[in-house]
Amino acid sequence: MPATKPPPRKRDAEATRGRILETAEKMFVQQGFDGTRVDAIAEVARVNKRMIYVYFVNKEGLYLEVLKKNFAEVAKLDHALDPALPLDAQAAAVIRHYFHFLADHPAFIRLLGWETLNDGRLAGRALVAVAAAELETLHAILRRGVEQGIFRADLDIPKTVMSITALCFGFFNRRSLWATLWREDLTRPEALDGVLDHILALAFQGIRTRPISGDDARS
Amino acid sequence: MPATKPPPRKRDAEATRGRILETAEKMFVQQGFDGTRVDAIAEVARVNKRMIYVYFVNKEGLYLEVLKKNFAEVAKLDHALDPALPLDAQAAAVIRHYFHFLADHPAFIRLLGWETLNDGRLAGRALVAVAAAELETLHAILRRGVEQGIFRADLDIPKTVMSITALCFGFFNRRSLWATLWREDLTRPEALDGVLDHILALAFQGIRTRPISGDDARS
Amino acid sequence: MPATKPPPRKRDAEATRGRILETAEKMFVQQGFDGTRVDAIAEVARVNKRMIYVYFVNKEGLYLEVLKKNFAEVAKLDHALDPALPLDAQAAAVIRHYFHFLADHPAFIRLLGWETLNDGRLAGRALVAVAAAELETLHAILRRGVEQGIFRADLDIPKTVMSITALCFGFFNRRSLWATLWREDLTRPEALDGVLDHILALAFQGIRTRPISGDDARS
Amino acid sequence: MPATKPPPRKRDAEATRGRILETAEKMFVQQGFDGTRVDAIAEVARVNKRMIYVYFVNKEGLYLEVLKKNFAEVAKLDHALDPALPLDAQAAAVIRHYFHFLADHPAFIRLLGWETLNDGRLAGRALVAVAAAELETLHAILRRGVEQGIFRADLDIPKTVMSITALCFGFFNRRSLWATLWREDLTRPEALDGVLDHILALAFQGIRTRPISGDDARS
DNA sequence: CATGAATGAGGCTTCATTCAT
DNA sequence: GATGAATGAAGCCTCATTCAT
Repeated sequence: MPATKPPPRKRDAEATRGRILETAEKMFVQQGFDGTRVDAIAEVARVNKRMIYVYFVNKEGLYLEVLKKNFAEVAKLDHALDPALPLDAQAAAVIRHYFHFLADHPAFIRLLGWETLNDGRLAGRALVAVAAAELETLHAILRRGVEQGIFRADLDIPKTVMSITALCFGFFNRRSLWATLWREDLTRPEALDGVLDHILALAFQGIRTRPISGDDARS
Repeated sequence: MPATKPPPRKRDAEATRGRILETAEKMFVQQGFDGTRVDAIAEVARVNKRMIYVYFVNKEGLYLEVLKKNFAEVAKLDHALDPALPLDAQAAAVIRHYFHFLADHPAFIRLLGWETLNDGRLAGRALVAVAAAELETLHAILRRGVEQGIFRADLDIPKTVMSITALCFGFFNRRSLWATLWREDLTRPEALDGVLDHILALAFQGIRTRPISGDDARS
Repeated sequence: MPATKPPPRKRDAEATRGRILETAEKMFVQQGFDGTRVDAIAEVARVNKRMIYVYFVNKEGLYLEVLKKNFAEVAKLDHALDPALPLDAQAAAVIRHYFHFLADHPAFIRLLGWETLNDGRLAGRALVAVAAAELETLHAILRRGVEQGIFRADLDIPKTVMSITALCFGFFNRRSLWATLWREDLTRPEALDGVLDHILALAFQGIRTRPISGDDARS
Repeated sequence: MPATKPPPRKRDAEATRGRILETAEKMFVQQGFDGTRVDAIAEVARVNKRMIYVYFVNKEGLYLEVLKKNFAEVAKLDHALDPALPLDAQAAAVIRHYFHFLADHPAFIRLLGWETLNDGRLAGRALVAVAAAELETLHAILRRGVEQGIFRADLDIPKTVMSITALCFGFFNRRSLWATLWREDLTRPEALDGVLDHILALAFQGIRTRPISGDDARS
């Protein structure tokens, strides 16, 4: 019986590629494109440096792959809505869903941050696309809500969508800073729920006491 | 009256230092610490590279100086309030003031962005200090407003302050992106006013139609 | 038997490392640490600069490696003695051996020189260790020789050991200078023998006419 | 009476020059030519850097000046001898004088050390001249001593002179090292005397017991 | 598929020196 | 005579990338 070489484990290629991508993600997310060393990725991934070039052409290619993978997640962000619900409840559901998505995708948040500061140097048009896609659903809901008189008639819908994302990002972007400031562990689910509730309340009612209303502070 | 040229500014230590700092600010703001080349700063500032080290010790020293200068601006952000006004008007004034401050200090916004992503690698504690200082005044106003029944009794004040900053940063951080998306020139004063109004309306009343409404959308 | 070329030494890590080390030794020995340029080493060794850092971390690491290699030679300086010989003959043998060691290790001599002038800036404690080790054997021989009445009773043994090294170093340190002064080629073996004989005679009998003398140690 | 400017203190020039020279000496002595920074000299001397170039042309010029000053001291090393004394006593006196000279001129010793290692890169021929001059007197004494039968007939006089210098330098070159090794403070005058006595004894009698001996040269 | 060795361009920093006042 | 500002060359080191096995 001839010495049979062990089955070439065709998984290896995939595995190596995967380890590179995973490691690269961690590092790009943490330190950005300019702050990340190709050598460091190879070392941490316990992979020969050459492999990076084999699988991803170059540093930029690898980064783009990381970006693509993460940006693709947003596309999957599909809000399963119950059309039977009133529109404000639907809007709330979308926001909740979005908030949880961000909570579950810290890498995405940071990559978006780097790309934003770099003016989409590498992501290019994808940046805009992501922004456009993020809360598309909310758009429609808000529009219909205004029509139905549930939401303010003077609502600027695009700006409102922007502000919803702002409220969420504002928390996640500086989460550890708020944690320091408030001396609170902001990774706990209850803490997250607290923030989400706060955002929803703010978005829906604003800060002012509800029942009585005269003129508002804008002027 | 003869045209006197300004005194040749002796042998121009100040001017050189200034040119370096100014150029460095532009570049650090634009490309971050890791993305900026010392040589490039020297070249753009039309200054001998050596001078950077004479005046700022090293790249980090220069960056820190830029940071210090910009962070110091926030400290000056003193909200001159009219205590005679109702508290909601005072709150609105603070927010307006803050918004205009950010509009006038795009460098600060971006530096804060870089530092946030870098976990305060270079700014260190200053990051937290800035965050703590930013809207200190608003804190007090909100507290008293709640006591007076002007603001919601269930308001989480720190979170609310966070959200106010979030709304402002959310716009400025991605201003050019929104401009693209909305096909609007967001550098025009009127555009800025529009955004500010939107933010105030959202912060004060939320999105929902005001008069009628029992339960809110949280559930 | 066919002429087999030596295996192409794979992709020559060893060879490159060796060339660097060899070249570095030559240059450090010749010009000292401060006087040697890393770029010059790379160029002379016909090696990419980067390789120096791969193999030796940095300039200091490379220097230290050179030092280690040379200082290690002294440790190997093991005086194979014939205990049957009278102690003065043994002492002479040790000195001769030491002298030849120095003659064979000019790099060691110069490195020791640089380090001495630099107060062991880089060698650190190794300097002392080397000095302590150099003529340890002689120590014991001298002590026993004094006990046996072969050597002067008032001999200060540590100082004597120092002086033996001094006599040798005094020659080698300035060999080329003496050569100039005496118009003599001091690299010739016979010249070296002459110096060694002179040192032994001086060390054993001093310069003065010996009123009565037995045999001396030169043989 | 017109305002008379204060007398131009024509000493200042001299003083500045002197401070530079003094500081430069300290630093060149300590760290060698390559290890010394012009800026450091200027700073330590509290002198404007420019002055160095005014007074000494350049770094090398300054170093050469330091060298000249120190080498000139050796020339002054004039051994006042009492021709009435026996030649061995005269020789001992010269050695003693030389030893003390070295003890009093540590800068000279180190400069000689640097220059030796640098193969007289900067001192050039002066190195040889110094060596030739150092113990010229001893030369003559030894020669006559041999003629008179006081010193060994087979004495190689140049080598002997070399060895005398070697014995002295061997101590001073590594003085602090011996101090460490022997756990002794070798700056104390008595310690120096001890070393000198040792050297004289070694030089005159060698290490071996003197079968029969007259008086020795120490006194 | 995988490896370790090698590369050249360019990064930050510092040197000795000169210029303008 | 003295100063502080400025310079260009060069120093040490690191980057992303490719070559040879």
